[in-house]
Amino acid sequence: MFKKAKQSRVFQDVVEQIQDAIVSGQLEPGTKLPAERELKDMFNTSRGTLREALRVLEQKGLIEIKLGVTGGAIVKQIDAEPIMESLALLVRSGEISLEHLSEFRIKIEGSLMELAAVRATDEDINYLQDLYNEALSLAEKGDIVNFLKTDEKMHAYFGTMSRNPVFQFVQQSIHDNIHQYYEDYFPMNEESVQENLDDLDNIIKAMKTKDSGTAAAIIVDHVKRFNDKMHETIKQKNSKP
Amino acid sequence: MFKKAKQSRVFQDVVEQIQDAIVSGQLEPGTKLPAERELKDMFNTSRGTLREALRVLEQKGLIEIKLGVTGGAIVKQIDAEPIMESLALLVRSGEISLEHLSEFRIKIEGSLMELAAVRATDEDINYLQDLYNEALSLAEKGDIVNFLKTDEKMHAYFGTMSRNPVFQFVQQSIHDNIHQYYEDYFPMNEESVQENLDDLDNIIKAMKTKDSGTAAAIIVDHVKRFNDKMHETIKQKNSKP
DNA sequence: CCGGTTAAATGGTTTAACCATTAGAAAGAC
DNA sequence: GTCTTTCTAATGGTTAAACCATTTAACCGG
Repeated sequence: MFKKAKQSRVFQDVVEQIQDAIVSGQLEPGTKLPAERELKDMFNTSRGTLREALRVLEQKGLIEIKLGVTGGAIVKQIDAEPIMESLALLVRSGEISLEHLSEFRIKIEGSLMELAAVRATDEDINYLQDLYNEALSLAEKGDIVNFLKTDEKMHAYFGTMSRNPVFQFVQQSIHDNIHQYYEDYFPMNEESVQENLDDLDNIIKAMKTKDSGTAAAIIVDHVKRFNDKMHETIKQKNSKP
Repeated sequence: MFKKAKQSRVFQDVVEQIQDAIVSGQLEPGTKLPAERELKDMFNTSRGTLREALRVLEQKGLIEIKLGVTGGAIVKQIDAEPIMESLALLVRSGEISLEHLSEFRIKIEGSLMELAAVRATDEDINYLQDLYNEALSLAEKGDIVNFLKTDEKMHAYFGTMSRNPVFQFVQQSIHDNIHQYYEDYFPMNEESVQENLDDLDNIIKAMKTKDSGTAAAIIVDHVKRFNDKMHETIKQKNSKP
């Protein structure tokens, strides 16, 4: 029935005031807040307390602090970074395993692809085609590092194509947390690269006809296949240490 | 090629040391850290700097701070709270709309239900059945408030049944952020309650036969239907203010 | 045994000073 | 004039010492 009465902490009040100004749009991204010594007077508090408030706002991803004479607290565009960090903590603490992430990723990429295929514009298709051609030529040159970067760009663009920032942020957060494992446990060989290219090509083809079912099926199969290979590699490495 | 060299800030070093101790399990949930005046000596820093570190750890959801003589920083079990809060900021800032949340929720609940149906144990089914009976009797008594609480319990338990904490955390985060809208824009009437009960009953029946497709289809339809009604109500209220 | 009082430990806040970093102004070299 | 170097001032980062507010537990009186 009742919420517990929040203990009044001055820095919390400062956090809320600045946070409200940011999320309400009164302070736009890029705006520089006054210097600490001015802010402390505006809020009628001490510099230490004010700095505690700034630490909280910084951690929330609402401001960024720069050093030097032109430095200070600058309002940031809110992004998925804090979510990625929280997820990373859950992974590092062992509450979330690689299997959990993989399973979730399969579902989320499938759902995302359905939306992306339905909402694909001609410009989207053209952009994907350009990226695909770039990836193809990089693969032929054997430049795996840049091939993977282009591959990632395409995956990220699928998120954009969903036209739903929730999917974008969640996909990005999951991807960032699963990526290190791919690097450690997924040695890209010629066969994998070719499979990868084929999948991407087929997805673009499916998108051209707005065949969301096929596009989703391909990406689900794609992610599953890579997950299986990765988990296989991990098992082998663990059994022979 | 290079990451930007992190500027050395003493409080960041303190944050990392304590954070590492927590996620590595050296400090278990419930453990009380030493008092600030002791910690500052252990880290050979000042109390102000140490407190900035504690603010960051608190914001990350890693510790909780209590007042008074037996107070201090207590290690918390990591949960979805920071993710919910970050998501709430994205919603409040307008980067994420109610439509975005609704669309995502439909997909995530569908995926989650597929897993839950496949992994349902007899104990799970019995527990759900108990909750359903409770909801039924509450609905008959006209106790809508407690009916809704029981309904929420069932939804939350679907998350548990997925046996995947990522689904649990994400579902919880989305739900927490969408819930306020339901309260504002979804006046529960007798018909809605009956529909709700029927859906839950059918989901349990589908789970008994591990019919994950049907269970998922019901929940998707269920969420869609409620979303549509809510958006309808919002439109009406907006057109007649 | 109960109730109020008190003492002590803890987090919360304030003040004032100094350090480190940075950009721009000023001075100097050519 | 132009480039380089040096200096200056503003900013965030840190330290120190003191005091305030909250909470618990011990103590004491009835």
